[in-house]
Amino acid sequence: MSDTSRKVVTRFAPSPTGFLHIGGVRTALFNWLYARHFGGTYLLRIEDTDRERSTQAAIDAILDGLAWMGLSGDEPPVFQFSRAARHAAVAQDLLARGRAYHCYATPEELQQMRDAAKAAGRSMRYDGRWRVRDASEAPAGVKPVVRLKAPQGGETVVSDLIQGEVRVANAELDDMVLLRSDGTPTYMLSVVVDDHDMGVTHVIRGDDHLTNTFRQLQIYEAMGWTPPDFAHMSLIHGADGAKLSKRHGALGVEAYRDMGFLPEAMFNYLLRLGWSHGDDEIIGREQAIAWFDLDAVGRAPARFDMAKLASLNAHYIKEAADARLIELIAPRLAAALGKAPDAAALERLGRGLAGLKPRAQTLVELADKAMIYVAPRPLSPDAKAVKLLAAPSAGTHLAGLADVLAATADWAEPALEAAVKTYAAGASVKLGEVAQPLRAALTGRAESPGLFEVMAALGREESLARIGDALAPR
RNA sequence: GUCCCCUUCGUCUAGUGGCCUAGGACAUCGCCCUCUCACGGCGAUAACAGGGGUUCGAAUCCCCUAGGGGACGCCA
Repeated sequence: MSDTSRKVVTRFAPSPTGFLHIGGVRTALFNWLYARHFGGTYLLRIEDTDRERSTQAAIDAILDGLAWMGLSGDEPPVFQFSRAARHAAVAQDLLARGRAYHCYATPEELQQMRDAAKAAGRSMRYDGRWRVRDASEAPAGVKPVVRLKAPQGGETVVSDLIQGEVRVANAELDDMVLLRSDGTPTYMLSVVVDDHDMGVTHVIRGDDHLTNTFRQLQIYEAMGWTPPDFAHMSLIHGADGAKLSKRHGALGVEAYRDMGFLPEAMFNYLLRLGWSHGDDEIIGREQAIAWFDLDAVGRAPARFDMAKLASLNAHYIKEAADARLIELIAPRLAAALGKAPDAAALERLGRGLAGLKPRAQTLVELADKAMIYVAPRPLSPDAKAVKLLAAPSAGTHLAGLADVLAATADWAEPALEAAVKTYAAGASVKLGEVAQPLRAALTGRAESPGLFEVMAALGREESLARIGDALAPR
């Protein structure tokens, strides 16, 4: 389907009018993947021609977000606004060759056409009243726009790599504005000129651009340029099926990073949204590059599902290297402690991290659970732990365990387990009855990784001290 | 309203005429494991939007209806 004889060049072209949301990241991802799969180039273009709404903050957020996802462009980004002169020159060329014309219609006239179209049950179309009129008839004081002289009969066809062949009668399309009355180029013109000049071979973008494609094709035709292949991917919807809005997903990528998601989880999740490779679910970067192609991209819009993202994140947390995770949660730990954790605390965490990983779906949860290893003594038990420690037999058992454990020479899981179990048997109680108060004393919580694992990670001194703390009258 | 697109379990999807009494994953529920909470293992509930065709045979092809989405700017 795709013409792989030419080198593939894709691009991601966000407009910097807000944060980089999830749909944008997915578009970038598919462009990146397509280029990587075919050994091509993936470019970035910042569409900052709307001077009113474009901001540097948005540009930074987009670039940072892409970098976090590992989707930075292969070359420095092209800033569309800087190419305005070139865009205008193309419009002048079209004008000179009679493929475009000046239009002096006023906003009022346009509004009338809009109203008339609505009343007639049609979509708004400029009626082409200046297609043939001479500039000498122009009303005084009206600055003209430049419109493309679009074909009025026949139809325009897009052979979309995802949507298939989509056609529309040219009668449905009107003569689009190329240059505004102030001489600046419109989006429609800029995109075509930039994609052509940048050598883009595959335009992979959101579904919302599908109808723009017909008009853009007309510009390619008028310029005698070979259009790129197009692939329009369906948009992501919210959990309620409606357009993605804040509440369910339309957040900046940085918001997901702050919620404790790993970029590889995001990558895997977004990849599987609207694309599949049989029953495969866990797909890493290299595998994705090898497998990705547009023919497996679905046409139906997909809903954003935070729960699935979270489960993927849990998987990648389990797979992540300990050192990396500790580095990632370090800022959160410092915030919770009021200072960076000390060396001894980090050593305890290092020993206990393996037991924490399968218990966290996000880095936020991981950091919270890590507190059992880095929090300073005496611990501040949570409500459930307080209750366990207040149980009638808790003090007795803790005192007994303190003696038994202090006498345990080999501070390792098997020996600790044997010691505690022997104590429980001696006291004729179930293990759980002594384990829960012990857990509360050791971690300040009612839930934690396995007790003996925790004691081993904590170390003899810290463990006995924490039990002592719990025994001491407060 | 006009034009375009879409429609398999709650969600993401497999499926391209017979392999489908429709598979996987997430979520949900149950059981097992067990010192708690997780992880893990096993199992369960759960879908071809509806109606017509075509065909020996349809989730797969055609038509209609319904529902959903997108586009209709001198925004991008």
